[in-house]
Amino acid sequence: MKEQIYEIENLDSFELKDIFDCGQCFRWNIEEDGSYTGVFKGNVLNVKKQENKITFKGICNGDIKEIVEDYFDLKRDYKKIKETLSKIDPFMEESIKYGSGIRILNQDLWETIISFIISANNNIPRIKGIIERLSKNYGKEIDYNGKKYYTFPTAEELKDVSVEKYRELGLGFRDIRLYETTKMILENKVNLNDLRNNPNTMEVRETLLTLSGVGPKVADCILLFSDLKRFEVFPIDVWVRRVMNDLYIKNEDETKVSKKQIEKIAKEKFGNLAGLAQQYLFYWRREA
DNA sequence: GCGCAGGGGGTCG
DNA sequence: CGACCCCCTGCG
Repeated sequence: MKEQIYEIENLDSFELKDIFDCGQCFRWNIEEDGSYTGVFKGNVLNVKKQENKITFKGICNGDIKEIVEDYFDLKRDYKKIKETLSKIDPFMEESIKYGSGIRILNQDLWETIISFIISANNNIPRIKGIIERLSKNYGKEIDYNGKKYYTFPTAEELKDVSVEKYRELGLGFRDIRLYETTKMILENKVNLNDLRNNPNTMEVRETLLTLSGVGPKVADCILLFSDLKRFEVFPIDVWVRRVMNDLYIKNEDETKVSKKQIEKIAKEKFGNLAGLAQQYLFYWRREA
């Protein structure tokens, strides 16, 4: 396949570091020139930002402009969303200032499910390593600029992979979860397109929870970070618990703060933009 | 430098 | 509510 290039100038709310380091994705890596290269939905893409110009180039299985607009959520008005959230309180305003270039990617649902199952009780360098090995072993190879890249394996491509093999790749105790979830999806016990077409987020969440290795936190991450794009969910991990307690709850022992309590505040304050608010707060608290 | 604890984007039983 | 695999990090 041939390389395609697409350029955009003066795009609001788009900073590479914010997008790729805010914790939503695992397959983007920084290059020496400050650009990032990643593999998604069968594409290999490099993104570079200089001044007010963003350059996308790579090997795409379609029109690069359409692929980029979809994946990077370019048709959503983040400026307006940020204005709305900033008015809620000074904390939100500050966190948004910090992560003002965040965009929530439209990641492939299947890949997001598997990636966040792997993320459980794990750290980011190791998660990335596992996903790379998984892709290298079972994905399709794509050559680009003299380097080899590997697509994230489809459920079909993982069909005959054994639990032992997953263990060899370093999955640890998540081996069986990956095996079982892949099986459930292949057997259509959970139909991914049905999830996409179901507007009832709580129903979709319930279905996701039936998958092995998917609990409340992972389910919410899938809802928010995949192409399901449900912005009303509020994934709660240690960092979010920390920042919510610091700002709004002020319990002496943050581990004693209940999820229910956090969810209630999130819903009251942020409503159907809770997921976005979570990202700004999470990124701000973890990095700043 | 190297060896060794500590702990990590939770989930499951 | 404790165990869970691996490995990454930090400290001695």
